[in-house]
Amino acid sequence: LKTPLKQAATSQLVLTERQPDCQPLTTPPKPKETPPADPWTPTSNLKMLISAASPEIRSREQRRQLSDSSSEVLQTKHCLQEHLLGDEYEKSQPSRKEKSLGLLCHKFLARYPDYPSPSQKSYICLDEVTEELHVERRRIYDIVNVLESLHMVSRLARNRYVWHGRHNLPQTLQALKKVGEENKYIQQIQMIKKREYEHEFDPDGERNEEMASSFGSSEQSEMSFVELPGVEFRAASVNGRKYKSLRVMSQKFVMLFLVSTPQIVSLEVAAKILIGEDQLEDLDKSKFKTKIRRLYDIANVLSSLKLIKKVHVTEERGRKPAFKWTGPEVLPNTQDTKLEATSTTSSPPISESITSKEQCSKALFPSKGKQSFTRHSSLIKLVKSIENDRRKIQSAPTSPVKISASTYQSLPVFPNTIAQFPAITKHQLEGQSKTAEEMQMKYALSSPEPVPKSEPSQQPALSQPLGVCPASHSSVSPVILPHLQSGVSYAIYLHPSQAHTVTTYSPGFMLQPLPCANVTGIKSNNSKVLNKITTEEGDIQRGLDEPTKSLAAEERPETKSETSQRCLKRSQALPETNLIKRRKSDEESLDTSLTFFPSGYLIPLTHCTHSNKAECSTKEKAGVCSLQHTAYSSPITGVIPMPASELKTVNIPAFHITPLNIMLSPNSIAAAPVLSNSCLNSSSTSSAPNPSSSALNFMLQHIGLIPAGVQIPANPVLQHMPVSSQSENISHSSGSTNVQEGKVIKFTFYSPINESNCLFSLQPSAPKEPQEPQAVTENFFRTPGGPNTEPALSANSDGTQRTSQGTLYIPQRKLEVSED
DNA sequence: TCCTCCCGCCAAGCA
DNA sequence: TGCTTGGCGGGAGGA
Repeated sequence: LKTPLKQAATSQLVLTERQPDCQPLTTPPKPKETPPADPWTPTSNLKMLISAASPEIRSREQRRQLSDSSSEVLQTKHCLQEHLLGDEYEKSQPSRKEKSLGLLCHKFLARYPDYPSPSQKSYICLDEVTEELHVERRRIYDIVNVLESLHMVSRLARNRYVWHGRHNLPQTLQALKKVGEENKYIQQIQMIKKREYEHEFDPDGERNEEMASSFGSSEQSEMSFVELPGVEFRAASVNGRKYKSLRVMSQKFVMLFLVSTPQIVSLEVAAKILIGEDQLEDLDKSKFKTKIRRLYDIANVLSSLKLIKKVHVTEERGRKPAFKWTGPEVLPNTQDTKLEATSTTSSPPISESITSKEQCSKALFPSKGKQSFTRHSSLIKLVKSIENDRRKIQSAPTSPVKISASTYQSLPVFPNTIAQFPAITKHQLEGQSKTAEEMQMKYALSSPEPVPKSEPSQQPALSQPLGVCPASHSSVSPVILPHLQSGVSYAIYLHPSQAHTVTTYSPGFMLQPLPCANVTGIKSNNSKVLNKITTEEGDIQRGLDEPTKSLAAEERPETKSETSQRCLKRSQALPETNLIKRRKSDEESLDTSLTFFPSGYLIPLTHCTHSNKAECSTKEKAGVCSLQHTAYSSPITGVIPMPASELKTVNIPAFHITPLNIMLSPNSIAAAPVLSNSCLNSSSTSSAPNPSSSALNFMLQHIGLIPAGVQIPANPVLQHMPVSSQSENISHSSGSTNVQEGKVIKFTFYSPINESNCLFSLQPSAPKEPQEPQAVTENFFRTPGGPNTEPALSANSDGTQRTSQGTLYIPQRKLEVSED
């Protein structure tokens, strides 16, 4: 055995095969498939060294090995090498590329039809595959794991899988997109890019330590696996490792594409998100590197599936490897697709008649393992608890009710930590992450906000109720999250290791992890936050029975206010040194606004739709913590003095808006390439009938509060109108162009948007510094007069402020995408 | 030099 | 206890 030598010619052939311009790749010719004669042995390295040291020895060794291997190859029906000598033999050796996972995946996929007949299942025997493809078993696992994440295969038994093909792919992608949207990956990407940008001003790394201490390691909390009904997940090890599984990584990676616009994701960003918190990048580079390695593995398989394609994104900070989604477009969540895939899959389809909780559970946890039973049991227990609490709250008056901390003490679901908030705060400030995270969870559970009025016949896209996942009381704490929009509900299971982390998410809820680090600016917030937690909880519960009217949203007035102030301060003209410092300071505060995302075991319960109460058992419904239509006079919204603005009319205060996330840096804008087509279209002309709506949607989509395909009219009645999310938003940018293959494309965002309803109109809520809104506008938005033109602020009729020009300009950004 | 990712060790856990 | 599964990171090929 010798070191595999370069095979330029064959490699090129293989490369050609791997880039077939979407032509189906055929199995490589047999000569190129010739495997190494021998498996690597423990002495192979020594042989390699000897071989490398002396060409003569190498040549002799080659011949000898060739002879030796020939017999084995013959035994294994691979005898080509037997007739090869010297260079020929060298050429026969597969190059590194020929052994790539992507090519191997091609071979693997070539064995099975894309759309197998549902009547006859295709089974995958790993032994056979490894033998026929002449690869290590380990490599097959890599492929199978990624395919499993897409539900193209499912594990049947030991050493045995079922091939589903692409039947499940549409449903899987839709589910992943939905989860990705709910996870606010767009925001995460924005945040990461913003930090990258700001890191240029703070290269000393000190900030990272602070962030790391603030967030701690929450990689585990990031892990979840999205299942489809009928496609069982039977990993060999159903605990522990599952949460770090390549499957989960693969799913999240795909999610990033599905929620991004354009659908290009750089490896770096993906790795950071997969790690959990990007602040760890510099502290643990090995972890980052490992993540990158895995992403390459995943990307290779996804590329073989023609779901993604490698490109390079060139930004100011350099050229980065990235991948572009080339798979099927995933339409906005619609209910009509939820069972489409399963109806054709070879796996047991979920009958729509299966709607009871028990049936859901059976379908989701068919295995006999302890885990399944435990989860099921705790699921019931949890929803019972929530149901009890919900019943209590529903019996209360419908007006906003301030729920005291003692209320929580009576909830078995919520340990008494609510009542211990002062202590928690103290611990939090002392860096006691566990307690802090517990409180984060509480806060996450208590952040609903109202939709004042909405069409009952409609199902607002924003009204996806929140599931509550306090996991500290049991090993696994499941909750069903109904999703009206798609009719797909999810059960989230918290892994025991995640119990201490903030894990809950709902589209309308911006979870606000309360930092445990000694961040100065946060201290003053905590008490207020705690107050708000206690007052908002009732809103969560009260909205249980009116989820379709709910607008999942959250407001954090204090944070918003302070953030706004910081934003304003930051935008003021300052000496550069001060600016940098301020950036650091701002970042701390911004970090505290970072959204955390769901963890655990996320399972869509497609057949348990929220709208069908008869089908969903009461207990299940109890697990739904939806939102309440809190009046504006609620103590929550009252925290921030808001003018009778248009924003208020459309319930903007319901959202926790962190405009800094979007506006602070040009990079963040580039990081949020979802330049809403509706926004840009309508805003590009002054005759747009409702620029406020456009701007509002633009911002809401940017911050992930609404999906890209949803629009909210800025009229008092909150509605949503799904629009195509597949519009090429880039093309709406001036001077932009769609990404083309094989070229370096530049597209520039210099997009005017009308500001009349823009989010920073909220800034006047900072009464102490009335002059600052001006600075904000100046800093983050450019008027047509030029980057330094100072727009004059004027009051709208509704009390909000806007620039005199009425038009905002996003700072110009460049993003180049090239494909290799 | 950096990117890419193959390779196989070895631990977890299943049968 | 052997085998399956898969996390993980060293390190080599390639650009």
